[in-house]
Amino acid sequence: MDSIEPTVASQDGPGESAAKTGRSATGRGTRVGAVDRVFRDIVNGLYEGRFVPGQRLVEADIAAAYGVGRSTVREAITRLAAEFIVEVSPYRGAQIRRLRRKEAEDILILLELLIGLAARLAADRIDQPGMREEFSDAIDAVMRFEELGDSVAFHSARNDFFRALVAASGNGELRRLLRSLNIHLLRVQMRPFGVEGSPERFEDYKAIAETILDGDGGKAEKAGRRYISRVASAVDALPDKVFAR
Amino acid sequence: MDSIEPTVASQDGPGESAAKTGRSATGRGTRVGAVDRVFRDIVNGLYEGRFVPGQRLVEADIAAAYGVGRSTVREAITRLAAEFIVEVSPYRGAQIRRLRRKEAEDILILLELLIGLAARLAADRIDQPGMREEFSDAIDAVMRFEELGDSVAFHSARNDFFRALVAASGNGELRRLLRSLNIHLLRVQMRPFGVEGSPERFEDYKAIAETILDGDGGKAEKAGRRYISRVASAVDALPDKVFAR
DNA sequence: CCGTCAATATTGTCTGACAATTTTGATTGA
DNA sequence: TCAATCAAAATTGTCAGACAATATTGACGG
Repeated sequence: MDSIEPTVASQDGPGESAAKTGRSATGRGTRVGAVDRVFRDIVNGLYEGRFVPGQRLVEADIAAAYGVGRSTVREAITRLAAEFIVEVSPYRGAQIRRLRRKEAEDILILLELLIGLAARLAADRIDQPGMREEFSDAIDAVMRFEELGDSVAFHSARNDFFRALVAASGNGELRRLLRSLNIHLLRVQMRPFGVEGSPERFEDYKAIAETILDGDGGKAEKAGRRYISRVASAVDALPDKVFAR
Repeated sequence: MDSIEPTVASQDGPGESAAKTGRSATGRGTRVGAVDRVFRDIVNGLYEGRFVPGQRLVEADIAAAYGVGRSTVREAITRLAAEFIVEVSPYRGAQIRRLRRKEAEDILILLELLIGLAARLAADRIDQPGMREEFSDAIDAVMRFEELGDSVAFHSARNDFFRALVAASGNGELRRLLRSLNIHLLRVQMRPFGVEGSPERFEDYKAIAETILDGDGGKAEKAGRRYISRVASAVDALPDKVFAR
């Protein structure tokens, strides 16, 4: 019975949360190792609010919460640190990274470039077999939320859309690179301010998708860049309290 | 069969460099732990040829070679994997990544974009105090090798040059991103073919430095991109045997 | 209220152990 | 000889316990 009761988010955590990781006892199925389980649950927990930026990760607590050994936790934290999701200082442990305004700006500068590239490459390859269809589905799923507004399902659909975009670009390293750019953290920090759910964003998504489906690389790049650039403006307008330091 | 000759360098590396961590006496400087030591030595070993792409990393061997515990080795390998320097498959261990041609091409596409950005940002900020001087020094150090040709010192100087370039860009995330782009691996795989030591490269370095020192962001970006694009051409011309799969 | 110092908490690392899984090598049958 | 089979060996994944090094906390005296 490793029914976990993540007491982990005790400090400055979001009070309640404590969603059950629910990996049922006798856990069949999970082909992944214990390290993966812990790693993924913390990343997911970030999205779900069970872990919040600034929160400390105490090895012993996590080990107890997940019913694993400390060395397993340590490996998971090492991976989190390598992806810059947490910061580790010697003998002082790990805590979930909280971006400074400058860091957020820097990330968005890079993101603009990379999303622009992804859109251009995707447009150039849209006639690859199956590509157009898959991409259409992804954008349709997003647009379905235009009326419904913000929700978990919307975020999921939008994530799928960008995943499809990057996949369509055909550049595997780009995928990796975007992952290490910690858009998670940015999103989590902005989320309470609803930067990404507004109607103008839907225009942006639509523009990106249309230019790509048209196979117009130049316009697609512009559309992608404009989207990120608008997000960046919105982030600039956020109050200081959103950021660290 | 699949493990390459250099059998973990049973003696060489640790024998002198790692065991010497005990510069404790007065040497306050290196405050790194055992994990860092192993991690860095393997990365350095890559540059120095003590570890080669495709080589397997057996935990017990490395632990013995460096005189550390297996858990320490494990953490080091986890970090190497998180930075995509090694590939890990379950129960089959880690081996140093060997790029396929497609991966190398993908990396260079991204690198062109990012170095272009770095050059542009650096040009825009060159009048920041101390910046111009530091940058001049770095490029001077590189150009000093124009006559001397390839050498370890040259590679070191060129690394410093790019480090200075990225630092001058003022975008901290860019630094991180470039690190996770595994230029190491690319270099190591190309090195035997002398792609980076040729005279035309020096023209490129000079062009980048001059445009940046002129503060001309647009031209600097172009110069940076052209440099990478030329390297990409050279890589394209390499024979298949250089790459994996 | 402030600084000092010991008690406590936490991390960094090592060792040893064992199960899970892959790899290797020997044996056997065709 | 060669191929299939299966046990032995090697290697990884994970845990538990131990201890030193360091950071944090709290009690104490001023």
